[in-house]
Amino acid sequence: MPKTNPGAFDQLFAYFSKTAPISRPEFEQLIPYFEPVFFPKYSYLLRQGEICNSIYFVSQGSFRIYHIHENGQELTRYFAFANKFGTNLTSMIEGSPSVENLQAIEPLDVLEVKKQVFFELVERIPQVNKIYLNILQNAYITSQKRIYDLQGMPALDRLRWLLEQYPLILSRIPSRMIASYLGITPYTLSRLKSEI
Amino acid sequence: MPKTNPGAFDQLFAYFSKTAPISRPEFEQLIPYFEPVFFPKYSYLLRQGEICNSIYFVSQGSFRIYHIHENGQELTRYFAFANKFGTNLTSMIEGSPSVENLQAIEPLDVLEVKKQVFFELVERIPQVNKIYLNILQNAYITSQKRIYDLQGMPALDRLRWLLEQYPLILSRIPSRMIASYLGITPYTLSRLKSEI
DNA sequence: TCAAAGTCTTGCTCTAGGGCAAGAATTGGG
DNA sequence: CCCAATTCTTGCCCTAGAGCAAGACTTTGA
Repeated sequence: MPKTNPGAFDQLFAYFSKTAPISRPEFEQLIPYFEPVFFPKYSYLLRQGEICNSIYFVSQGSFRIYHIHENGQELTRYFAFANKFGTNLTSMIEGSPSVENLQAIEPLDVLEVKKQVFFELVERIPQVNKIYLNILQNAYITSQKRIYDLQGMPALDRLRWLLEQYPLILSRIPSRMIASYLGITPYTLSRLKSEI
Repeated sequence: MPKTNPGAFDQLFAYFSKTAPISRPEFEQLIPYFEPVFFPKYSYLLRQGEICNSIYFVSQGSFRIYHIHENGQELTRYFAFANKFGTNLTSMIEGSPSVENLQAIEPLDVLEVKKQVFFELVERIPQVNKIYLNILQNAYITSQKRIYDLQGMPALDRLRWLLEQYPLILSRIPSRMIASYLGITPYTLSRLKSEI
């Protein structure tokens, strides 16, 4: 049984502090709803077709969200690194089968909140409501940026754009996944790397 | 002074009814916050660089949200038809300058709510809070669909995909704008039309 | 520690879609 | 109702990036 990251709740408290400030005692009340879970590298938090029943706060490591098209080609939409919430929002909101896979790409420590619990907290605790609004807003803004910044831009510029946002990404994450995020083939990515 | 669509508030009430049911008297209380406004064809609700100060409920006509890249090329991200809310969420949420233009593409009747008023209502009126959550969720889901369904798909399939969602769009809206939504040139769109 | 499996690079060829130009069709203002 | 100004179509050529194949380089696990 691998032991999970001990600082996780401090990180979560810090997250609250900057998004929806909360007193220590109030925060302590919430702790029982967040369960520390460890996922080995390349294991799945959720697979295509399943219904997403949890939301995750990453305390260490990273995971990605990706989809496999009918033609077999794979498209990565999001990388979740430390101190980010991540889930399949669409599936969680609609209760519909996920069209996405959530996969750990490094050994991953998360705090998991069950969907039903989470939505109860959203209703009951104003700070959690605010956190949820914030998650939705950021998810939205991120996906807008992705559309504008990637569509119509040549592949090299897209790579540069990604490196600006995640300078370490090329060393942490397999190229395949990066290529699938940028919407290019690994061949092309490999060629682009030599052009900085 | 063109007169605005008289059924607007009935449409808004219908929208509430299916998203966040509200009693007639409660609804009447909200009416003063929604101002009917008419925009002529091709006029702008908001231009790139301005801060978005309102959210709009379309009662008749349509508008689009688009962006102009540095290289001059234009990218349409969203078409808002009757009975949809539309705004530049990012600019409205962050108070940041809009990177998008909102432009009427047909003679347009909207109900306008000022941003500050809207956020007050979101705090104060549970049904409006729910509507707002719903707007964010849908905006998010729509933009996810756009990413998955458009990225990596050949242009003809993308066109078919669009026509499934908006069968009338080709007859209502100039091709230029549709091309810029699909991320292809008007030349290519023109050629594709002949292949159904 | 070494083999087997996966991943990355790189040469070559091929194709979807871009972009120009010129003509046809549509639209709208006077 | 007609002319001017857009917008749409289509022939042509061109380019970015796809895809295959073969070899190099890395990981993994027994």
